[in-house]
Parts: sequence; structure tokens; C-alpha cells
Amino acid sequence: MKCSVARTLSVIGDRWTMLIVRDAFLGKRRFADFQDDLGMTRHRLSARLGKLIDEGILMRVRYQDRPPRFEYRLTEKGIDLYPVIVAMLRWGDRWMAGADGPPIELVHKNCGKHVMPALTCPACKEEVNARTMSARPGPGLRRRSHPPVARISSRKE
Amino acid sequence: MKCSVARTLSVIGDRWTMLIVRDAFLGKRRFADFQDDLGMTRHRLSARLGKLIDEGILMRVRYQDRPPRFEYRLTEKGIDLYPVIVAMLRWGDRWMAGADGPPIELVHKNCGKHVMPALTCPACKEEVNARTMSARPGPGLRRRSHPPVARISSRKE
DNA sequence: TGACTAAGTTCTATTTTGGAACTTACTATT
DNA sequence: AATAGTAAGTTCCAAAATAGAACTTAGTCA
Repeated sequence: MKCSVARTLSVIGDRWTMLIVRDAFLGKRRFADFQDDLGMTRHRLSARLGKLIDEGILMRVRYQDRPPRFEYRLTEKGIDLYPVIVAMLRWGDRWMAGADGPPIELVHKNCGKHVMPALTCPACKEEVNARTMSARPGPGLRRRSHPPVARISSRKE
Repeated sequence: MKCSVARTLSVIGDRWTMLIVRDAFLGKRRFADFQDDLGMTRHRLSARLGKLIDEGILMRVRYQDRPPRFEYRLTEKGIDLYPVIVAMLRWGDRWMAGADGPPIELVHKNCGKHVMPALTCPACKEEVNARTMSARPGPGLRRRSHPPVARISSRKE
């Protein structure tokens, strides 16, 4: 699996995982919180939480001793999924919003403004999109004896 | 389903869809291109392409008349999934990369630099992350007679 | 003692997916 | 004129994953 997108999807590419992560960003921590909000079966939730712990996205923290009770918190690796959530939020707002407008708004604490963050080029600060970006093989593909998996072509319109 | 993330995931939240979209960004268009690259069964690929067309993310374009042959191209709605792909690429590069380094690099055509785009605040231009952003109910939730689905709390560290 | 709670696990029925073979509508080769 | 090849699917059955409900654990509370 030579692509980071594929590697990412091997962890978060299913119907529930990013909803669990979203709930974690919204402050939910306990088994029952996730279960009530998502309406998934305990069985699946348990399995998903376990996988997220194995992958290092959540950690299981004891919050009470008798009886033993645990809650789930995002790790650094999990917190770093935020841009994926925001990208999904942005797309959903734009293409799947109901008549009422977006259900959630984001606020940038540092400047206090209600904004939707955008993808920008760190070199020139311009907003980027599929048309202004192109892909090429990186170090993980270049130094290979066998031929690259596929010729990487930039989309030509 | 009151959340745009959930609405987005109802379309792209499975093991294959974003890989198909990624391949489309890399220039693949034909049934066999997707099938060879992804190794998914024709059966599933056919079903997935069909769903992506129904959702307006791909369009089916006749590229030859006898015998009739079709290819799949991203619509505007599909092209707008680019930030989701980039966010996944970025996370995969950072947390799941092999020893060789990232398999794919991105270039910003406008400035020619090899970069990884970042999420920034459109108001103050700072890069944002989960800790510098917070969520609050938007118009889609505010004007409701019945109580909000869940109290939205910002993560407090 | 009995009811309640949070966090799971176990079990079976249903749904989804994988894999291989088959189909369609042609073109190219012998 | 038969045979092989190609691109894009469809069909069918077995295997795997998921849903839903019941059960378990380790306690507290009245």
C-alpha cells in the first residue's frame, strides 16, 4: 500500500470511525455517550473503540476506581485528525446542507471570528484546490528498483 | 442526521469510495483502471461507481460509440473533495508513513513549490488546529422548536 | 434484598462483500 | 467464417461483517 491516503483509510475508512472521532472532538468521552449519540450497537462500538486504541488514536483512561470505569480520549495522533473532520464538515456544509444552513459553526479562538478554515499553500499563502495542485512521486516511491506502481499524472483539464 | 460530517460520511464513509476518488484525481477514468489499481471486485466497483454517480460525485461519459464505452470523471462536487483527500494524505504522511518517506508529493502550480497545504483561518491567516478552534451550534440547529440533539461543548484541555 | 448503572461480551439472524464465472457488443487475427 | 481478444459490466453463491437482543460484571443506592 504505497499511498498515504490508503494508509489513512485503512484506519478511518469505515462508516463509524470518524463519527466517533467527531464526537470525541465535541467532548464526548464515555462509552454510553458515544452509544447514545451514534446509535450504533454496543458490540460494534466496543470493537471500534478497541481498534482506535490499537491504532493510537484514542486512549483508555480510568476515571473511577470502584467499580472500575474508563473513558476514551483523543491522543495527539487523534487530535491531528482535526483537518480531516474540518474538510468533511466543509464539504458537507457546501454540498449536503439542509435548508436550515449548517448545523455547526466553527470559531477561531485566536481571532474570535466565525470562520470555515481553508486549505492554503504554506509557501505563498494562497488558497489551493485540485486545479492549482499537482501530484508527483515522492521519496517513498522514487528510490525503487521495481517500476513505480502507476505513472502519476496530474489532471489536465 | 444533523451534522455535516455525518452527511459527508454517508456518501464517502466506506473502505473504497475515497480510493476511487483519489484515483480519479490521479487521472484514472476507466472501469479497468480503477479495478486494476484498487484490486476490488468488479461487482463492488460497479456498485460504488453507481453510487458515486447517483450522489453527483462522478459522471459517466461515453468516450467511444461502437462498442459503447464509458469513463468516469469527477464533477465539481467531486473535485471539491480534494481538501478531504489532502487532509488524509497529510495525516497518513505524518502518522503512517513507511521508512522511505511519503510516496507522493504535492506541488502548488501557482508558486511552483513542493508543499503540503495546511488548514488556515481565512480571517487572520493563521494555521488552525483542534486546540485553536471551537464548535458552536449553527443556523441549522439554532432555530429549532425541539431541543438540540446534543449540547455542543468545546473541548476544554 | 432488589433495583439500578456503566461498560462491556456473547449469541444468532441478516446484510454486505468477495470471488469466480458469465454476458454483451464489438474489433482483430488466422 | 470461425476464433480470440477487449472493455465494461452482471449474476450467483460462499464467506465475512454487522445488527439487535440478551446476558455479564462490578459495583452503588434505597
